[in-house]
Amino acid sequence: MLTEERYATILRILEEKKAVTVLDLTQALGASESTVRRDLAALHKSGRLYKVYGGATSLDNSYSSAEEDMKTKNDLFPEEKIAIARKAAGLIKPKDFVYLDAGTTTLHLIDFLTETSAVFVTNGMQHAARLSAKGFKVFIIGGAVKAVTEAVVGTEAMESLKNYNFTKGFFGTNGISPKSGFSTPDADEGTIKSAALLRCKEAFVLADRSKFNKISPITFAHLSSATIITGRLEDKKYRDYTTVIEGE
Amino acid sequence: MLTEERYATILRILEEKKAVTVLDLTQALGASESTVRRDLAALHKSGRLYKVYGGATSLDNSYSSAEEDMKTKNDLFPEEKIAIARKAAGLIKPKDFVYLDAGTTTLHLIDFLTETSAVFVTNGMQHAARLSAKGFKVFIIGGAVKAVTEAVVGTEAMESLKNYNFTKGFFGTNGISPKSGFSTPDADEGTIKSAALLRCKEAFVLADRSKFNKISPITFAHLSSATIITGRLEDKKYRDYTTVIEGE
DNA sequence: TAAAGTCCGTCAAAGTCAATCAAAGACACG
DNA sequence: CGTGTCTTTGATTGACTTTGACGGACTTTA
Repeated sequence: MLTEERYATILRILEEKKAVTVLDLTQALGASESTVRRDLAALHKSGRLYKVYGGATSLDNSYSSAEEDMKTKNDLFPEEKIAIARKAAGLIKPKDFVYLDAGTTTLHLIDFLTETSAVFVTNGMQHAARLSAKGFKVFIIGGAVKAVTEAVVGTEAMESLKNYNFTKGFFGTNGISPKSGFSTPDADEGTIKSAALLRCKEAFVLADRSKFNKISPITFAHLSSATIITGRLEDKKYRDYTTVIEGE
Repeated sequence: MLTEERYATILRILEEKKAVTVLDLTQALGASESTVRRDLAALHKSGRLYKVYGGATSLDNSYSSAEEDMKTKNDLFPEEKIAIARKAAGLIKPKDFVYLDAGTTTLHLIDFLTETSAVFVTNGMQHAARLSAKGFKVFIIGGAVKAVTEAVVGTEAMESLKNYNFTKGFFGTNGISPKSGFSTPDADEGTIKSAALLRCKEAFVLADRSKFNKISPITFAHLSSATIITGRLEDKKYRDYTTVIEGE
């Protein structure tokens, strides 16, 4: 089999399956492991696939590595997060102009969107990419990109926000407490959350049970300034401070 | 068997199978290895097939069926694009403040970056994600996200640009011609390119051979306003209009 | 942390290449 | 018909490229 034929076969398989192991390829090509590795190295070098540990992936999952990073975070209460995201997605109506905060819970929200006439603004790069892929009109906030979360923060981001007046905003949080309100560990992200929240007619904070009665270093809003969406509210006292929507 | 008959047979087989080995052809033609090699060399020289190690492949590399814009573009001159990207990456020095235009060639550039003290600004979401993953300090331009290319465009993007003064800028292009300069098919992207280029102390346009003597609808810069980085310059006249850097 | 799996460099063997050369055929000319 | 010239062909050669195996280093997983 010619080298070019092997290349073509590898790319064809990748196009179909998006990812493939070296072992699979040795069998599909009838070539040795060495040869497959060399092929992958060549195709990687010429930019036609991504080489990853154990095999290769197609080019179009350019966010895959970052998503993996975030998925680890996802493990905490996945079912609850999903339920919350679904509930929140249901709140979005036609013609809404929606701010979507970076974070895993709000990322899930996108999967449940059906309303296509809404317009989105976000500071999450993955959020923007996914919304765009789903056909929504989406704007991204400009500014510095934070490495781990791929959220946009900083003074430029603050400037960008000034131009918008949102009908609804959806936010993640790390801590909720009566005294400290909604809080987050990162000062930059906190500043953005705070500024964005002020520009929303209605603001919603998405939080699973693990977030209640926790305090993170930076408070970005008082409890009264946003409606909480959660799975099942264990500590009823929060109803005294703000509206709470419970998922199924 | 006549020479022309052999040529015809080889081309017919190739059309059908897309790739063939020398050995196969010696049997199909009843000719010696030497003759087959000579035939392939002649057909290669006259541009009717590609000679590869071990045999030959047909010209229409329709191995990969019709794909998205980005991917088909990628296939055109992958090796040259890589060489150009490597060359361009080498130009980035410590402390540079770099604008990186959205597009496939500039995306490849990221793979060759070694200088970690440089700071980047980009309007490509994939670019931002990848730069961030590699540990660079990166800012993304705010604005509307274009679905297909995942580039950020629009008036907000223009506003964002006003704050920056770049030491170097790297741009893609769709057409290069003496009269129409650098041109692109999309008006929004053209506007951004144009605005970003004006804010660069040094501007570089990355272009493979297929871009020369082509004109796209929207001109975003004159030839004199940027240095061209290409693989091998076929049309020497461009040296009269601006600086040209050739890759290996 | 140990075991399994994966990666990459090195090496020898197999395969492939281009150059060279002599033989065979084509063809014109005397 | 024989001769010389030119072209095409197939064999041979040494140089080069690709391949698969192996071992040590590294990474992932349990």
